[in-house]
Amino acid sequence: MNPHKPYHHGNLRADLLQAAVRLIAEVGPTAFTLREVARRAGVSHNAPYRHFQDRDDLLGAVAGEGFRQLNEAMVTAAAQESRSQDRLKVAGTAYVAFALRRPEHFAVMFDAPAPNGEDHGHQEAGKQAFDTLLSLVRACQDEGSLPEGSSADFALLAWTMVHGIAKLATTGRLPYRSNAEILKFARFVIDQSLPRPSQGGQGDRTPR
Amino acid sequence: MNPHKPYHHGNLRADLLQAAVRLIAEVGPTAFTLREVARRAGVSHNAPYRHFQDRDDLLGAVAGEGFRQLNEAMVTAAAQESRSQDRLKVAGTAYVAFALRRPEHFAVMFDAPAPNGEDHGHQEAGKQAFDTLLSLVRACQDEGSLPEGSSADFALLAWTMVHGIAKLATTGRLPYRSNAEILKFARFVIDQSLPRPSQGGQGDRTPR
DNA sequence: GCCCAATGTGGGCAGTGTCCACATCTATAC
DNA sequence: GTATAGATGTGGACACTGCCCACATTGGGC
Repeated sequence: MNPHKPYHHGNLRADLLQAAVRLIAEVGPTAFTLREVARRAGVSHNAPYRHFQDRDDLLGAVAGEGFRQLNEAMVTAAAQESRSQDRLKVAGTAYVAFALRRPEHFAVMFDAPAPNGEDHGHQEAGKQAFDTLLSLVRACQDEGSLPEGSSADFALLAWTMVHGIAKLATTGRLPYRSNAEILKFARFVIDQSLPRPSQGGQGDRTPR
Repeated sequence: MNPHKPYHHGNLRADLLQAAVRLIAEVGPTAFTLREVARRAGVSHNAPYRHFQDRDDLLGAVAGEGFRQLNEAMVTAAAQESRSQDRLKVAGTAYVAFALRRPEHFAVMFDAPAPNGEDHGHQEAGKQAFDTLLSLVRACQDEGSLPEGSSADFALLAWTMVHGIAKLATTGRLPYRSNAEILKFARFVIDQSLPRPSQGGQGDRTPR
């Protein structure tokens, strides 16, 4: 039952997951193929079925891995700031930056409808990433840099904001050419939407 | 050359498009199949190739049709308000409402990367929808209910906002069960992000 | 009325996801 | 130390897909 104990191949499950993540980064979720993953892992086209129910199940595991990495990126970014509002801002920027760095992986995480049943910690990992955001919002409210009220609603607001940017950017809908410009726009949106701590708002109003 | 003149079947192209839109609504973009579209149109599995280059080309045409409908929904909604800011707000809400009404169609429009070349007015229609948003923003700036500055940047801000809500909602990531709740949340986000015309903000602060 | 190009058809090919029966291995009970 | 049972990997098969080819049919311009 222990998935970490190698049997024949030696941790095939982990190898398959890694191969899947790489393949998706190369060809995207649509061209992603179970058989190609098996080929890259050096096993027969049927071996993956011993570790994943079907194609969607593998993709779900890939998504879960993505949520874990996304969460880590946000936590790491937030840890480098001291004021709560700055922590929230850089976490949001990190969200967008992650999407720009791994656009195909990001698509796998969010294009498919959220699963209902057990899914290799897919929704578990997603929930944890949201909790990270939630606690950042709560800290802002404690600090007074965000109005009182439902923390969940403000966290959702922040989420929809960065998610909208990330999705439009990764599908090439924003009129910016470089990632730097996109991140600048992300900061603009975030600044624009968060009430500023000092009233003398002199920060950059528009990007570019 | 005129695509509206029927040859054998009688406007097969339009029939195929219609069948494709319906099929996508039923089974989603992934399970969408060229051959099934042909079956529903009552032609051989090869007939679609006389009207569309390949599968992606058909999906592109479906997306273009979606953009046209989305644009119409926003224009219609905006026309029912008089104050510019209200027009912008209801247009945003209409954007989310469209996504909720046709989630699969919406996915086809935005999940695939934006095409580069000619694409049956895909990008043309998308551009027009954005222009609708842009002129609403400009009207708000003229009215004084939105700060001066780059209209394009504010329009992009508004777009990312409603797009984030729409995408998270249609993939089941928001903790709301009914569409009414989601639309209420959308209004909350929009109100929260737009500077209010009168300073005595007494509007609903949090949804639900 | 004839002809050519536009349109539709059937067959075929390589590739896919998934099922099945079978082979192989390893942990564990004796 | 070995037999055995269950976990793991394999090869074959089936229905299906997107797309290519050669061919059939059709209708409008000469």
